[in-house]
Amino acid sequence: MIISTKGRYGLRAMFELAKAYGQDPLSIKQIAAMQNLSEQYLEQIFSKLKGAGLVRSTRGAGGGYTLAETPGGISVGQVLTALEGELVPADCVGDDAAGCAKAGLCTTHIIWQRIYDGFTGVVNAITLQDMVDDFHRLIADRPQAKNVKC
Amino acid sequence: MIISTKGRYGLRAMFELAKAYGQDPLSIKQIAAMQNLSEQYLEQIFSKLKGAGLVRSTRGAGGGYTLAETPGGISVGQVLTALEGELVPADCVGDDAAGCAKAGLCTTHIIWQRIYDGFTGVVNAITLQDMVDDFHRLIADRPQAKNVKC
DNA sequence: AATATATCATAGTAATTTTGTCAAGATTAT
DNA sequence: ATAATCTTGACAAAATTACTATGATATATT
Ligand code: FES
Ligand code: FES
Repeated sequence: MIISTKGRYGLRAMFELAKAYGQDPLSIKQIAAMQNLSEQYLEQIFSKLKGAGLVRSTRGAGGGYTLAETPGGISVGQVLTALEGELVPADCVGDDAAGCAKAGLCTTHIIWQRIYDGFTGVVNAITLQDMVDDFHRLIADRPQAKNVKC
Repeated sequence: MIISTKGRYGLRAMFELAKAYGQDPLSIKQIAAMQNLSEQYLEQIFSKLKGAGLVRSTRGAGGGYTLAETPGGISVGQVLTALEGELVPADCVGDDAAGCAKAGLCTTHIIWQRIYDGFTGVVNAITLQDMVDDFHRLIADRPQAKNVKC
């Protein structure tokens, strides 16, 4: 599996925040209950999301987390990268590609580059707003699954 | 890193086989020397490649491995899938997606599906022949790197 | 001031996966 | 025969994953 639980759970959590955008903050306890996740594991996830500047936190009673930008301003790629690190097929592509022999010397470089470009192209093109729109268009009238596997 | 050493080393090994297509088989010892890899680890890799039907083996002295098809008939995706398993972002897409709540019930399903489609679209479109062509076009005149990091 | 509600920070840990190594056997060309 | 080569299975160190646990700090409410 390419995306670990951190990325998958984190994306589900960010989806809840996107649905609640403009309203009061959501606490970890609320999100954990909504998405059936461990509270303490979610804390670790939100620590990374906050470090990446994707969420804002409010401490104390009635506090919680809100999106740092509009749902349309946050891409799935930003969320996954914050939680998984750079989504590279090999260390030879991406921002910190040190010591790579590069294209012209290493024949597989062009492969990793194309995979990376395709991947980032997809995940950067989808925003949290797109997820919310899909939700309203397709799902609102049906019962939602409680115990999802993703 | 999305692709582990098995997939990365295996692709480099298959690239050597593609360059030698139509000639005598290449032994593991030769491939290991050419790509600077461990012979015993390569044996495991070729065991999987053979199980997937991508290479043919010849035992005994002078034996080794050859591609089971033309370089143009084997895609990078086939090689990586044979070595890494299905390249799925989450268990909810791909051939053995059991117990998934599916789109319409789980909002993130469409995300995993799009990532999967994008990924497979890229890796299935590139064949070993493309790699060989790139090699001849771009690299043949330059010195090749000995110790690559991919 | 006291209390309940939250985030924040760090440490520990069991299970799994990765990344190999090692050794013994089977097959075939010469 | 013999050397070369694939084949198979066991083993293991290291890294990663997927959590759990604990305590500290900040804030709203009473
Ligand atoms: S060394 Fe960077 S792609 Fe091979
Ligand atoms: S349960 Fe399959 S995508 Fe969520």
